[in-house]
Amino acid sequence: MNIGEAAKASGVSAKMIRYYETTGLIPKAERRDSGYRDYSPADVHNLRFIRRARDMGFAVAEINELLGLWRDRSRHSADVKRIASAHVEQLSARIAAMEEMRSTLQTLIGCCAGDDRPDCPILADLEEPGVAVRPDAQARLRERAITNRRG
Amino acid sequence: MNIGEAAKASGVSAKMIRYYETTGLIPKAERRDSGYRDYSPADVHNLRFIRRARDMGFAVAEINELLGLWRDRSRHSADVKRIASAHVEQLSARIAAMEEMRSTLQTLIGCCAGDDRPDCPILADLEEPGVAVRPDAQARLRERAITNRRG
DNA sequence: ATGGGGCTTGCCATCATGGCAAGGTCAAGG
DNA sequence: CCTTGACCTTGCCATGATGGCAAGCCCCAT
Repeated sequence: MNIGEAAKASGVSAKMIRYYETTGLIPKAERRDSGYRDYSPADVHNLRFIRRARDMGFAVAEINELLGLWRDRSRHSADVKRIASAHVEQLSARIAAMEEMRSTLQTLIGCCAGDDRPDCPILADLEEPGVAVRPDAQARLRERAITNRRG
Repeated sequence: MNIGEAAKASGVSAKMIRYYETTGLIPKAERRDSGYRDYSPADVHNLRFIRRARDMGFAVAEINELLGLWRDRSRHSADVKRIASAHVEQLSARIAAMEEMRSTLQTLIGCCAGDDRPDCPILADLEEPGVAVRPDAQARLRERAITNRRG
C-alpha cells in the first residue's frame, strides 16, 4: 500500500505520515525497491488511532504516551485515564479563557451602534478598559446574552 | 522611556514590542544616541491597546485593522463591530469544537475504571470509535474542526 | 572606574501543518 | 516500446506569537 492510499484509508495526510515517521511517533515504514514506503493494514490501524486522538485534541507527545499504553498489554487503565483527564483539564481551561473573551466582546458589541458614526464602545474599552461600559450595564447585557441570544 | 519601562507600563514584553516593530504593527521607535529605543506615554498607550486586544484573543492582523480604525476619526463603528463580531464567531466555533472533544472524553473517562487492569474504554474508542461507548457520542466527533489555535 | 543590570541584534525553538520544487517511479494507452 | 500523467521521494520554507540564549555595548550608582 502506497503512502497516498494509506493516507486516504487513515485520514492522515501523506505529509503528516512522513512527519510522524521522522519524529518517531510511528516506526520507519518498509520500503520497496523503488524507495516507496509500503504500508500494511496494521500500519493504517495505527494511523487511524493517531488521527482519532488528534481529533480529540491530544498533542503528539500525549499520543506518543497513549500509543505506548495501547501497545502495552500489561498497562494500567489508570495511566490512560490520567492522561485523558489532564487533557480534559487543559481543554476546560482554554474553553473558560475563550468564553471570558467572548463574554467581554459580546457585551461591548451589544453596546456598539454599528452605524456610520465613529463613536464605538469596543474601541473605547480597548483604549481604557471598563470606562465605556459600566459594570452594571455589563452585567445586564451578559444576562441577556445568555438567556436570549438575540439580545 | 526605555523599552523595559515601556514593557512594564504596557504589559507587553520588550521582546514583543520589538517584534511588533519589525512586523510594522507599531511604528519604529525613536532612538537615542546610544541606540536605545525611546518611548513616549503615547507609545505606551498604543501598546496597552494592543495588549488589551491580544487579551481578547484578536490576532495581530486584526489588531492592525483595529488600530487603523482607532486612529481614523472618521471611522464607522460598524466596521469595528464587524471585526469584533467575526472574532466572536471564531471564538464560538473553537469553543464548540473543544466542548465536543471534552464531552467525548468525559464520556470515555466516565467509563474507565482507572485501576491497575489493562481494559480501557478510552483506548478502545481511539482504536475503534463507538464500540466502547454509546453511538451518539461517536456521531458528534465525526465533525472535525480546527481546534488547536489559541483564542 | 567598576560592576551589575539593561539594551542591541540575531539566531534558534516551539507545534502541527501546508506548499513548492526538482527529480525518480509506475501504470496505462498509443 | 515510449509517452504521459499521476504518484512518490527529499528538502526547504512559512505559518503565529512567544521565549530563550549569546555576544557585545551602554548607563548609573557606588
